[in-house]
Amino acid sequence: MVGAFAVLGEANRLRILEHLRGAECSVGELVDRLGMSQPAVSKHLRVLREAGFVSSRIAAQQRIYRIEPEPFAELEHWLAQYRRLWDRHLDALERHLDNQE
Amino acid sequence: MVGAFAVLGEANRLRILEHLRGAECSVGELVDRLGMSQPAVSKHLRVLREAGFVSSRIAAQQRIYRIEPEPFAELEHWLAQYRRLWDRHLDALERHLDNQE
DNA sequence: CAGGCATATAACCGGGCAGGCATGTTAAGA
DNA sequence: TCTTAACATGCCTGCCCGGTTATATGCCTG
Repeated sequence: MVGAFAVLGEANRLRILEHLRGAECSVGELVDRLGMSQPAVSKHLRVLREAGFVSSRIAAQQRIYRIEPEPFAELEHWLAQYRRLWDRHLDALERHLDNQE
Repeated sequence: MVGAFAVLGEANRLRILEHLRGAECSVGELVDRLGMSQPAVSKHLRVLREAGFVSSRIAAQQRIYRIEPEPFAELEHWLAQYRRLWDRHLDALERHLDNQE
């Protein structure tokens, strides 16, 4: 679990995921849109791939990357353990707002 | 956002959060239960506090730490942007299982 | 007010990670 | 087959971050 967070704890990797969220994408497209060097992009993609966040498919000379859902589901599961906390928080907020009316 | 992930991308900080998930806790208790040095615990608590994950209250010579819900709510919100992905994934899984019956 | 807890902070050190540059690898096209 | 395109990988470097040790700060008790 900590590994997943460590992978996401890097700005450029988050940007890559956001770009892949809309549609799958080749490495070159990511290089152009993110304005970073190709080796840097490839390295981040490797990290994301080994953590399961993305997978790649070969199309001619290109590698098309896309998001894989499993790690996000695991994040969701981890977060669920803490959900009661902010549920209570929202409840308290609601009561506060209700009282103000 | 990336900051929150960076904060969670550290094993001992996750362990601290898990301990605080059950009940609020003093620094000394965390030191005992996690088996790490007191300065290390204090540093991690500082990082968690500055990121909003925990807050502290003074009780005599002790500082009692507890979890704050906001950052978790933000995580939830961030994750929601990707939820459609694994919703589709779960749908596909269901269809797969249905077909197997 | 002196002394002892509980905790924070400072200074330092070592490992790991992100970035850049150079090069390897595979596939398409002439 | 030679070249070029698209991408991966190795090596090096600088920086950040976590840990330890030592010290400061604040509070309670006698």
